[in-house]
Amino acid sequence: MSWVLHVDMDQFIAAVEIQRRPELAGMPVVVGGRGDPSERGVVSTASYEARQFGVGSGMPLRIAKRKCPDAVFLPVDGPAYEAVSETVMATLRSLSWGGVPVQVQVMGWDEAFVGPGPGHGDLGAPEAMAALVMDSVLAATGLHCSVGIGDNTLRAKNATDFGKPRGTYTLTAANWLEVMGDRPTRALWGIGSKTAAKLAALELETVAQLAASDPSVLAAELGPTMGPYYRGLATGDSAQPLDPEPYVPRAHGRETTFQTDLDDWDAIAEEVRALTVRVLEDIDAEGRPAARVGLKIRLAPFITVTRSLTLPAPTNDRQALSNAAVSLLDRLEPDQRARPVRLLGVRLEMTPPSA
DNA sequence: TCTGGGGTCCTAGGACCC
DNA sequence: TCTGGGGTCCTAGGACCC
Repeated sequence: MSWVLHVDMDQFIAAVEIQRRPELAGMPVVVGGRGDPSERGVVSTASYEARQFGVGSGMPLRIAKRKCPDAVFLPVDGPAYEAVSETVMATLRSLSWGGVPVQVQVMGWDEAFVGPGPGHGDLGAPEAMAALVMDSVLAATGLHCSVGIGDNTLRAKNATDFGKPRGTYTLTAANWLEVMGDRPTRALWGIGSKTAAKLAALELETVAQLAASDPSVLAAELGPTMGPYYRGLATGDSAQPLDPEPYVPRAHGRETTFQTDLDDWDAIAEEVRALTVRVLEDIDAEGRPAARVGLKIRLAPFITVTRSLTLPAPTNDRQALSNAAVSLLDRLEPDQRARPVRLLGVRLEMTPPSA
């Protein structure tokens, strides 16, 4: 058996905030948006105390305030979480497993896969390794994490939730269906609400039902690639190997939700230019020019439209990129231009790094 | 109830080429 | 007049994740 660990920080963003404001310990804390629950914005992370009131990630701040009026609301402070995240990942990379340096695949600010590098089989003792991970992260950051243990990345990832908080859980081919079989397909990593609804229409409600379903039916209904892939998620077999390659971003983007919808198209064009300049700062830091420009527009009450174009030649010229982004506004349908704008986003796709 | 901001990958149709 | 088969690129949109 070849083991992989999935490491996930407990209530990461809330934990970082509580750490620098110890008086908040034990209180319901909600981090999201600009920290003002009367504004448009959603919850990034709620502390465990706040979750007891039904507050969770992705929930509008207004609703969170209604569910938990006494919660402390804090603004999102990305750079602070980034700094702690780097300490966590550096700590993981410093570890050895059975005398062999581990490889780490970073999956976001607060989670990562940890495993042996290619060419190493079973390094054994995954429970002891998980304990070492939790102790090391706690010593380096003062923060707690949970660890999922699996015989592949998919099973390790799904195992983590059962270990939370501050614990571990193991999922392998041997206990996968026993543990996951009765859960809804939505519980699988990679199946969201839309796909779960499509599966339910085929009378596939649980992981066990999906795992036992006919791949040819899934291929016909959900696509030749995705259909069988979803079935593999349910059996626990559709796992990607741990990829330790450094993350290379393909694109950067910025978006803004307006507190009050915008209907002045000159002002909208100015916002697009401003967003383009902010994205340009990010891609200049990468050192690769932009090859494509994309625009995302959320119209009130709630539809999202995208437009994009490929540039004649890659560039990082501010004027050219701003003009290209603004030109995408002209591609909207007349009835779309008649509606107020709630969100604008600009995305620049970069040329691949030269080898 | 009313929905952030940062990303990734897949699909489908049309244009175009040989 | 009717029109194969293979391929690439572009665009818009959908779905998902943290």
